[in-house]
Amino acid sequence: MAQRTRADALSRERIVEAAIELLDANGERGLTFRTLTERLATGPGAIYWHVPNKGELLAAATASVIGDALAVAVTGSPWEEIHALALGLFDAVEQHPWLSSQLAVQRSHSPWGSVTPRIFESIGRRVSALGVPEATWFTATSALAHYIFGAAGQNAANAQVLRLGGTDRAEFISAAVDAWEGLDPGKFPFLRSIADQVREHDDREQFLTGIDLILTGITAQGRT
Amino acid sequence: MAQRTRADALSRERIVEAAIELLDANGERGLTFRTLTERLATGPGAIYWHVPNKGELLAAATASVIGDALAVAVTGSPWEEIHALALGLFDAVEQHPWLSSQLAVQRSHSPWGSVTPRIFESIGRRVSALGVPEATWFTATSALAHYIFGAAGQNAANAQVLRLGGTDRAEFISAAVDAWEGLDPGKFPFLRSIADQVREHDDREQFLTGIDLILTGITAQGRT
DNA sequence: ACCTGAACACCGTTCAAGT
DNA sequence: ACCTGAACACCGTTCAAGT
Repeated sequence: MAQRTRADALSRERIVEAAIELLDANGERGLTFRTLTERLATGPGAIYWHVPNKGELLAAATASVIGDALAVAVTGSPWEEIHALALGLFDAVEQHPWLSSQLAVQRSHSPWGSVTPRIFESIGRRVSALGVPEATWFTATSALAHYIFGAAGQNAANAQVLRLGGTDRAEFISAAVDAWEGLDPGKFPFLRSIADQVREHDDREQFLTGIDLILTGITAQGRT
Repeated sequence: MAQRTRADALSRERIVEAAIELLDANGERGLTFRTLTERLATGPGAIYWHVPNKGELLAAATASVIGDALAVAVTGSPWEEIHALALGLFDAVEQHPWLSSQLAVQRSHSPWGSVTPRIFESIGRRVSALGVPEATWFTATSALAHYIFGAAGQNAANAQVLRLGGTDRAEFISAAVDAWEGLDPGKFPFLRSIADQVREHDDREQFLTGIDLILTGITAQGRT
């Protein structure tokens, strides 16, 4: 076949874009070099000319989505801006559930690669604006970042199962809680005691309450 | 070859144990059915008779290691017990860095599978003993659990790179911080401002300070 | 410089056959 | 019931060849 014309020429960006679409549509397993070459109407060699390997492709997809989430303009008090940034990340991971495991994998290959520093920078700037002592900035920002990663990961996990499983949220939570209640009551008394709270909670609201818990701790500790 | 004698008979436990050893020694990529059959001196069919597939094997390995970490006896005030449990999980993930991505993957397949409930139960019991209103238990426990997952994941990522890369911690951190300082100073002012704190921090101590931040928030909020 | 597509090595999984 | 080992489908990656 002849070479591509300018209009449909391959580029790193077009490849990353197609990869994100495949990941969104079918999860992690949806992205293979077969599905990717099919969608881009090309061969594996063409992709390898633009991207060194699959790991880098996944890293680029992750960086792209996280970058977009952090790029939204936020204005308000530092506390409000932290809310907005955290919620942006939370929503991004919910819309792209493959981020859940991908963030872990990316970090395990290069922990201080591109994603972690960008999140630290965005959150940390607002932490420093809270008026707490400079000596606490790093630890405070770490705590927020870790919480955001952890909570977003759990939420993405839920979203992934809901998306691929076809059940709705209420059903899904009911089934999980019912499963606990079937567990040995002697072994899981706490889970049973919070069953009603789990049934009634709102994920985003709870996520923000967690942020507030940490911010309260940060500002309280800063005043000691 | 004849069937195995009783002494070296295969079992789900022996297979899981071997899998953990391979994962510890060579990371996620170190566990394949080839390496596993070789180590157990058997064929793939034998393993499939005891374990339904690789995903279940990884889930069992994860549950085993997390279960051990939560099984240690802890005594003290609720606050101290939360410290001990959190640190136990933190150390387990550091010793088995493959847990970092595995926890994310496991959760994304069945979010309320076996790991999350067990952690919730262990942490939650101590939260309920803190004397805060019952209505806050679920959110408080969630916040702690998410933070622990996130922080342990980051630490495992660091450990993985250190283990496979052969560099030592000081070198590794120096390189990361130097990389930031090479970044556009206009874009990463916060990272530059905390560079010294990063160089001097202790991972475990910082982790516990983060726990304290959240516990402070929990108890402060409980009193409102 | 950019792309094609056959080929390779490797992986998870299956299954007919053995004891 | 428990295990063997060849075979299969699939995947990431390479590379000689084309334009």
